Amino acid sequence: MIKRNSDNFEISCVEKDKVKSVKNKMKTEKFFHYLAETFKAMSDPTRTKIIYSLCQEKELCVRDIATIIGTTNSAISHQLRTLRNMKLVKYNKVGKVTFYSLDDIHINNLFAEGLRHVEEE
Amino acid sequence: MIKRNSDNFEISCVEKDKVKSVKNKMKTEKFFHYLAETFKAMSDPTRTKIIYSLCQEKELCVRDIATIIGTTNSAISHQLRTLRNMKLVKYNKVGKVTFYSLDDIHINNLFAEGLRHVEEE
DNA sequence: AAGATAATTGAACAATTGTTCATATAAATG
DNA sequence: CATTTATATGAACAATTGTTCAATTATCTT
Repeated sequence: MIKRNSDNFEISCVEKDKVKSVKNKMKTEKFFHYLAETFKAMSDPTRTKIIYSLCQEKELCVRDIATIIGTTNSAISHQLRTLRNMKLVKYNKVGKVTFYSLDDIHINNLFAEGLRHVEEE
Repeated sequence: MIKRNSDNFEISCVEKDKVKSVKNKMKTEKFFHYLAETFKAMSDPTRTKIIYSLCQEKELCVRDIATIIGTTNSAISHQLRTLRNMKLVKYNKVGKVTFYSLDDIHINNLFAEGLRHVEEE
């Protein structure tokens, strides 16, 4: 049972002004889900290796990514689909070979900021 | 059975130069794990809400975060532990109340870059 | 057309995750 | 000291995840 006051905030908060202020700036549920999904796309070691590789070389095919990282084509292909779904990478098919690259400069910036954080520890 | 040439690269790659070049710039396994963990810390909607809240108000206690987000203290406390373990937040205990804040300016930058990415779609 | 190659896909599996519930600790108050 | 309040924690649970394996699609070569 949660009691609420006239502003529809729970009575039982410690610093009412802060709570009210932050609540007013709150984004939608959908927004936070999408934001979390974006970070989640970068939250697996195999995927960080793929993104890192594509930061070094603009375009790489599936097999070369697998060779660089040292795992199977299948594992890489599955992960590339995840990255594709989240619009972190795009691809360009030439004959049998599919070349992948980072989708836009924002991805570079976001990833670079993560790199900086880890490197400057 | 993977055959290798004298440079210890798999023979079967499409663009040998690129593969060699990226391999030379490769970071350690540990590095990619830690990088992935950092992004993973931001990869859950509850945690993005917590971080967003702490971007708006420098310091918030557990109960107020729970009130803002609309979930239980316990759920928030568990998630704060995750964020603490990944050094994304720090805390300051005053009597019964624990105030949480973002650990350093890097976290702000990284999170802000994610926000920008999502907002500019 | 047949075979080889590059990539994708689906099913299955163990492993990990986030929440809830109950309980525990720790500090303030009566 | 007993109670209340604020937070933390452990166990348990369903849900999700990442890889492997086998099979499939699509394209090139002969």
